[in-house]
Amino acid sequence: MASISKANANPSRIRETRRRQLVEAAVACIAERGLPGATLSAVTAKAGLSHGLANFHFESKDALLSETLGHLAEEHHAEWRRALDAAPADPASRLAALVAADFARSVCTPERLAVWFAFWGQATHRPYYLEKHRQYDGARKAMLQTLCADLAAVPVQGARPAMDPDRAARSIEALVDGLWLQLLLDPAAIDRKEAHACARDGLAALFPMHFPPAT
Amino acid sequence: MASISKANANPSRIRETRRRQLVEAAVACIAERGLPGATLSAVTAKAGLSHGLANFHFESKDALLSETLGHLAEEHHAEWRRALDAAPADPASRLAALVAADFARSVCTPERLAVWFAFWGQATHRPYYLEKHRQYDGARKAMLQTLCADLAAVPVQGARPAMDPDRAARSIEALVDGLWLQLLLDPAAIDRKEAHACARDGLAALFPMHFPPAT
Amino acid sequence: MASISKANANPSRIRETRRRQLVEAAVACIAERGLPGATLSAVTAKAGLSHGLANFHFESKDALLSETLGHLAEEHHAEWRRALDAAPADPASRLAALVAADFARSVCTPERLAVWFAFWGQATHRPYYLEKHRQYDGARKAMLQTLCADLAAVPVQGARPAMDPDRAARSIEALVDGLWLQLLLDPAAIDRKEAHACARDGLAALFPMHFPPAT
Amino acid sequence: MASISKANANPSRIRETRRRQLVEAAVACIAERGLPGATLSAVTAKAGLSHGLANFHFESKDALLSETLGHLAEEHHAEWRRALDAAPADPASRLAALVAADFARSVCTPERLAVWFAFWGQATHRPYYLEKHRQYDGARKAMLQTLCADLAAVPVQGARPAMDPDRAARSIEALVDGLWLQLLLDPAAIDRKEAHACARDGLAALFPMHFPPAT
DNA sequence: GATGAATGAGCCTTCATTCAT
DNA sequence: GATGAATGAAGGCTCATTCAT
Repeated sequence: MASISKANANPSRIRETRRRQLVEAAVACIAERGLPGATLSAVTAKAGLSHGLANFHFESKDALLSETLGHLAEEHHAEWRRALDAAPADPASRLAALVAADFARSVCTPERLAVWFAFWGQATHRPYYLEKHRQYDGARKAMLQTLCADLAAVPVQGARPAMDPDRAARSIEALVDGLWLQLLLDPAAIDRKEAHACARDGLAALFPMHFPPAT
Repeated sequence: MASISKANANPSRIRETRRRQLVEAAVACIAERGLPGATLSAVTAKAGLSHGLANFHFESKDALLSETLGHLAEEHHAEWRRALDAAPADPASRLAALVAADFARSVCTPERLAVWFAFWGQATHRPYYLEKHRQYDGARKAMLQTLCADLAAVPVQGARPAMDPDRAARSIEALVDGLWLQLLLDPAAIDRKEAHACARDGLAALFPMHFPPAT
Repeated sequence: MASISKANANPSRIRETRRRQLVEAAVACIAERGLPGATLSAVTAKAGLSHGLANFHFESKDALLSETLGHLAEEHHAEWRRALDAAPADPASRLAALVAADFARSVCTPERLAVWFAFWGQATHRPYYLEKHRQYDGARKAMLQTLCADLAAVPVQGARPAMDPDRAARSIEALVDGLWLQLLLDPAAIDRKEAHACARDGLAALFPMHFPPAT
Repeated sequence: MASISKANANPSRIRETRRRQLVEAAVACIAERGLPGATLSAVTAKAGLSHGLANFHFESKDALLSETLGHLAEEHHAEWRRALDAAPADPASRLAALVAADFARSVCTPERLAVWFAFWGQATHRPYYLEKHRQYDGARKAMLQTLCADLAAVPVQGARPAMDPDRAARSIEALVDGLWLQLLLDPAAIDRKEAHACARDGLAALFPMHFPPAT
């Protein structure tokens, strides 16, 4: 096939190219038909490749799915690191940037949401899903905690004592994930912008002295 | 089996008994082995019934799963209605009771959480999951909005304007669902009580004039 | 299918009937197409059953093959026990009967020979083949040793000392197996009768005082 | 790989070198994992060559296996011809040498036994296995018959008439093959030396006047 | 009502073979 | 010559569903 030949341009990269193709096809399939619908046939067909190739480039279906989850996690991770790097140095701005990244156009798509929740719905029964998840999520959670602690450390006159930083971090994460779930289950009722606004309001509620009252 | 014969006492109720048995076995199977692991064989085996019975009492596997989701939703619905009925009449107390119901021992079990997220992970691809979900969730969301509106309507001197009630309702729901996700994915890091405390703190942050500062 | 309904005559025996059918079909397939040709499809087709039934009645293909080998071994075992029971009490007659059983029409068929050697050719790599084989073969070998020892114990004037009984037993077994191999590989050059005669001559050579010179 | 490049020294011989490498790797694979385990990947991997090479140097897998069997047969053939050439001229010595060759260290290894029986177990279904086998075995059988006839022709006073030479030849071959089977299936119970002793005893029993009573 | 045997579609995986580079 | 990516046909197995008893 012509499209395949093109990929051959750099022979030493074929393997990586194919793995990437398959992972992306897997994302599309899971989003479209759910985890059970992401059969090897469906994935390879979507990638425009032959059935047997999946097992040639991946040890097993599980390996493909695991890499798919990893790919998603890595994208997400890169996104919020980038956002953090671009943000002003003050904790409030950084926290806002971190949360904004979760609702960035590149991360918060219906497709990706569907895949995240598909994996989470199975995570309990797939140790390596959990592992992959924790590995990436741990870093983000730690960052969240650091930022919340920084914010809480700033003395603000007349303010009632801020929430425990760890609990605040947890709440922010929960809020974001819960909004993702709403975006997944009822996209007619809420869109990405509204979800982000909601999250920002939540931040403002948690740290009223550091965030201006929302819109 | 003797236990089955006993159920025959009232012939007209056998069907209901069996359906209930199967639904509960389905919950257990999904929690234990995930949605894909909840095969008809696994479910009937767990229910102590014969292989063919599932299709005898349910039109199809999908019908069984749909009823299983309905069963869960109904239990949840009953729980928060009961909590609401038992709560004092003021909006703040009622809101607190509504949230508390989500973390009640009978609702917020590892088993049920696993099942909820298993369904949600598939919801996009199963119209009738979504339907069932919305049907029950809509009522709760409406109640949440009403209570938030009631709270927001109470004029409090010196307070900065409260969040938009609908957005507040949304945030509360998101917070709860997000905490559920954390309970599911990292039960070692957070337990039911801590999750509930988190949710209560969130309420306090959203409506600082109506809820005392948390612990 | 009518042929299947007939088997249903006694419901409680269906499972055994099917297993037997499948095992016998497996024997036929292995004989006809070799161990690799004995696919589940081929076996079930030969048995006139549907593909899925094999896995319903046997845990796995390996379980079916293992039972097939066991079936063969059991038949063989029954044959020589019967022959032994029917033989006169003197060791020579019993030994002759034991050897004759190996060339009995019911045991020494081209089909069965093919299956035996198919299994032996794989035995090294299938621990349970070896186990099954040894389990049954051990009994026969012990009997062979006993009879050889009995014969060697009979003092015969002027005879040169008989071969060590264990070695004699081993030689007899080897002779029989080797003749089986010839029957398998070159049926045009040797038939069952000639093979048996050969074995009898071997016996006579090993124990010249107890067996009359052959034809 | 360097080791491969070296083989390039004489370009015209590369093909032969590769074929030999592959055949020897096939022997090792069959011995180690059985005929079904001797996949082209396994063989090329064991030979340290690239996946595609097998089909490059052999028309098909069957061609490789056929050549593998031929290789084994040729080695065996060479061994007994050599043994015969080195033996004294009298029939008894030559017969003993012929049999000894079957238990020579270079021929009678666990690896080779496994391969022989792997092929024999499949021979019925692979015409060209049988052909290859008969082609080489025929020569040996003829030699065996000649030697037995020579021995039988020697008049020995007082001896009971020797066995029919052809039948004796057949018995010797059967004895050897049967001992090989025992070496294959129960190496713990019998070793090469004991098997050879057994065969020598068998010879002595068949031709008591020409062979001294065994150890 | 209940049982479990039976069916067949479909999934993951393996593998001989082909072929572009 | 050599490489390893690509293909597609099976193979073993699972499972929802049907159905005779």
